[in-house]
Amino acid sequence: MSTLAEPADCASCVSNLCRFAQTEGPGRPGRLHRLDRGGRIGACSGPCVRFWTVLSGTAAICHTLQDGRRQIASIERAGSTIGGPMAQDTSPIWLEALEPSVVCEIDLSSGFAALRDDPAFLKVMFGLVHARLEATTRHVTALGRLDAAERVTLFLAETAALVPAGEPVHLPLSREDIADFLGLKAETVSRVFSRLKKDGLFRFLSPTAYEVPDPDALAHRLPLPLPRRPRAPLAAASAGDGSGPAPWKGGGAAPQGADRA
Amino acid sequence: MSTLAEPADCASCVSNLCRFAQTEGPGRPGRLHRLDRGGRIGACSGPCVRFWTVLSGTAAICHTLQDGRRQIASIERAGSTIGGPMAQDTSPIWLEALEPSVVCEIDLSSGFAALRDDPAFLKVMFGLVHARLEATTRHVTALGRLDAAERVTLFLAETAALVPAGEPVHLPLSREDIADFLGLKAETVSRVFSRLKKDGLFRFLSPTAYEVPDPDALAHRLPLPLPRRPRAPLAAASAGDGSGPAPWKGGGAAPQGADRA
DNA sequence: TCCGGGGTTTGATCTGCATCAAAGCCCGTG
DNA sequence: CACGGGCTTTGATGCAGATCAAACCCCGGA
Repeated sequence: MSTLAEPADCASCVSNLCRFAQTEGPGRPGRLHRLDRGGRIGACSGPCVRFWTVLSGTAAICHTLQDGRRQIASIERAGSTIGGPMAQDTSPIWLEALEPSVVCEIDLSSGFAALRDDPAFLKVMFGLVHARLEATTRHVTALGRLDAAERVTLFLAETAALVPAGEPVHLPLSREDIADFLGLKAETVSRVFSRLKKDGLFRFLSPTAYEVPDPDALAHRLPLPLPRRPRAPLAAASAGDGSGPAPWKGGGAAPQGADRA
Repeated sequence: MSTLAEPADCASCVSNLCRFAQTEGPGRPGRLHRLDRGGRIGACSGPCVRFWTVLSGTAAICHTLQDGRRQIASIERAGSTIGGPMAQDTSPIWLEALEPSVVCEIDLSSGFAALRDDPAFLKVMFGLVHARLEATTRHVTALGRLDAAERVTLFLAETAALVPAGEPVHLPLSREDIADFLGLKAETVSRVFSRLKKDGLFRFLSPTAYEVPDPDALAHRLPLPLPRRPRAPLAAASAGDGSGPAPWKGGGAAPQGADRA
């Protein structure tokens, strides 16, 4: 377990999952990947029984076409766990580091049969996949119906919502990464940035950091309401043993809704 | 249970889920909604513990912005079950019938505490949400990186893949519905249809039915590989009690991958 | 049979974003 | 300090798809 406890505040995120992985243990369940920018973890072949947690840095779930067009399906920041689309080898999907990152891979492919029927584990997995589905569904709407300025504004607003209000926001993505996430081109992203800067919605401290001078004005411009708490720490993943309101959002794994009445 | 067994070949799809809903029963767990075209089932308020199964017809998970722009996140055909994005009241999401449809709503909000820890039930739910996530992720790539012709071609090919090869394909969506799904406008969809017809990729029997003269030529044009079996019947949802390969794709609920390997 | 309305097709035009291209900026290296 | 490469910004131009508009088709009703 000591190999997992690297960045202190992330350790708890994984530890809940690792506890399941350790109920019986031939070897250590977690394996660390240290990735430079652009480093990848591919999908596994065959029936895949793994998941990954981003311990530090920022990664993206990427998808490419034969001709090289790239689409980023989602952006994974420290603390987020992936056990979804990559769990198949049928499509050209991988996890790619957008800045130097550490990813913990947990392999359950052998010797963990007990997990298959562990309700607490299943609840955690359900919660993770469900949260990802909600985010991806929002993203579909953004890509299908918002213009470039709206997409970029929403992206910057959502990113800013991850840090305490007023604090400068670190943007670890290149313009091209942002473009690939938003279904645009890097030049367009840059142009929209300039426009938004001129409008005073964002103040750029550098190409990779900005502030939101007036959060209310920003919220007023958004075509879509911001989700409550886009990425709550899945802290008490196994603590709540059955007192949560929603049956299949088991004990605290429900990634949102905790702070709505 | 008799109220659920409406279209024969769909009954088995629901029945697996209904079995869980019936482990203890104050009232009947399933309630039928008969929807005309355009009819809606809204998201529920408060912590929502329901899911819906499309028994017949075609429905869509819809999302709108204040100004009326509509985006269809996914298209739900007979046999498909939704327990995901609508399970929150925070966003303007609803299920809308695209043609006259019957939807079975299963409410677990009270008296079904046992399900919360039922591994078989959790596995089914995980499988459903996971399958939806994979489809939605594919859709993100389509919306972000494919042009109009590619999106329409992919859509028609995926729809055709749902019926036996060679059979005429019924298209229960209006041009506008298709456009709202693909992030386009109805006129553009119509234009692309005309082009594809001229190219001989599809033969239109009517505005709502077509054939694929040469499936190989079609597959050759697709920018994205078709998923294996986009919508396998989740038949033996609880039969396989622990022999499946993947722990969290419990007994047969894994909606794809069964026919690989 | 005529009429009316919703969906579809097609045409003409406009525009937002991609594309191509050239500077500018930043930062690490010799 | 000069150099070089990658990223970013900005400009000029082109095109795919939106928009506006008209005609058409299919059906049901009077």
